[in-house]
Amino acid sequence: MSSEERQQRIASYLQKVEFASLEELAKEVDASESTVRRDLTALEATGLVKRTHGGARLLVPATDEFTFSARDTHQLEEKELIGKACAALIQPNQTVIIDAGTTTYHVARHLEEIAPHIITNSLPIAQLFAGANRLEVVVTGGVIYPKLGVLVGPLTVEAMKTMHADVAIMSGGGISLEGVSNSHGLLIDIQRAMLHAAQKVIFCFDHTKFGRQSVLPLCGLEAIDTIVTDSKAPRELVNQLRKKNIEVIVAK
Amino acid sequence: MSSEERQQRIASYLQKVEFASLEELAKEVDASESTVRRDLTALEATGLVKRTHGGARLLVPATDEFTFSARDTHQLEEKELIGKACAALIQPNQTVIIDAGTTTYHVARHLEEIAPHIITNSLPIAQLFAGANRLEVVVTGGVIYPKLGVLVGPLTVEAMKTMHADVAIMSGGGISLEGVSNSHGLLIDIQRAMLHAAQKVIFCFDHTKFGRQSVLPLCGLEAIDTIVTDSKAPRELVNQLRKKNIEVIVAK
DNA sequence: AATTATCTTGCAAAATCTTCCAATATCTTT
DNA sequence: AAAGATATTGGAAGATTTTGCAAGATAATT
Repeated sequence: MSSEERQQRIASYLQKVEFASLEELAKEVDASESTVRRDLTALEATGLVKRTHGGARLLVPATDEFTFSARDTHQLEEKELIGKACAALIQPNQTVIIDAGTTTYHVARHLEEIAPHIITNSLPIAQLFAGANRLEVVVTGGVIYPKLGVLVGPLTVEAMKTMHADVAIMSGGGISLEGVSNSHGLLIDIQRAMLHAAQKVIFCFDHTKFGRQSVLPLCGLEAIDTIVTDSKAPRELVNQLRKKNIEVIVAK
Repeated sequence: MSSEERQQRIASYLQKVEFASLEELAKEVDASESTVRRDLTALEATGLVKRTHGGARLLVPATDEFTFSARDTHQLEEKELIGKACAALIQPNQTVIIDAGTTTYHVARHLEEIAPHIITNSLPIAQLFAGANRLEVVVTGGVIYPKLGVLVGPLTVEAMKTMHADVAIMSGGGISLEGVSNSHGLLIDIQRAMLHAAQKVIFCFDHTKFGRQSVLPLCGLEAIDTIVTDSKAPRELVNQLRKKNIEVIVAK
């Protein structure tokens, strides 16, 4: 068995199990632990897999579509840091629009303490605040987009168009010098309405989103005021964005 | 088992139980309490979990259960039966408005199989369908009424006024010969809009609601087409309602 | 205030990782 | 096809990380 084939098998095995110990993988591909270690370092370079003590775990799901779940552990620490840093930008009596997405979800978690007014079309985020007492949380109407738990459709767009907010906290599928792109067509109209409704626009991107271009263009760089990201974001692109007059905050 | 895997297991165990003692967790993942402590500090950094004296509790609530539905176990079996009986009245391609409430929540659970179009202002019910694929679920906009997870306010009323549906599945605080009453002022306007929007009106009352009058009047008996209740409902009142041309279904 | 339970810290044992090396397999050149 | 060059593999020694335990510190309980 060639090394490529073996790595392929390791990768697809990990797709199934999320985690695997060295021993387990060595047995699975019938090679020594040393070899599997080398394979894992190679796979890690591709970004698919993360080595851990005692084994390896799957890092990125195959598609760039995000599946929402509070359990989602991909780049969890980074997202948490981004969430904290982004929430720090918000003032107590501001009105904030929060886009749907795992990263923005983490921002929302930290907003509970700051207690601004909140507008969202994300059911998980709405749910997050349902227990809290003091907040005023506005949920736009709409049709549930299954799995993601996002409200979409004309109702959502119309509702969002009537809103005004101080800040919009947004997410996207990719950021490059071309601008921001996203993968879900249904979300684009809503996100545009969000951008329009808010005075200040903050985008949250973990480092995997940098230099990536998703299917559909959402907006140009000129629409962005601030980007919050983590420390692994490519330095060069960050500098270029800063030159374009975008405030880039690196959470750490 | 690698530390990452163990942490994942701790996290998902906590997803189930909300809170767990050190001892319990150590047993669950078969590691020493020291190790679990270290894992918990790591997990705490991600924000998913909060360490406490003696254990840890979940910070991010499980997405599928709301406080109200998880806690309210009163007349659980009756509500379940009512839910089943009421769902049986619905046809696959009908459009159904579902009111917020514990009893209607149980109806919603059985509607998943029937798959009608659904309109609701209840976040728990919306959440219930967020995972399902085939359904079209419309959520009205509005402000979250804390604890209950209901959307209220002018946005909700307006949204509901523009809707049309075959059936409305309603709940209420009490039913008597005077009509239906409810305790939450904010809900009344919305419920009236629901009644107005639907061709057929079904109310779900467990037996404790019979002969009871809540603070605010919602509607008279003439607005009701069908009532679904459980077998402990007072026979006399049921008969009187039937005489008023209301179909009363007793679930068993 | 005393008592019990739980937590933090430091440490030694165990597991795992890195680095290096020899053996084997694969590729290149003649 | 043979010989040499290169790459890959499995294993071993030492470095690193993780683990479980115990002692002192801290918090909860009576």
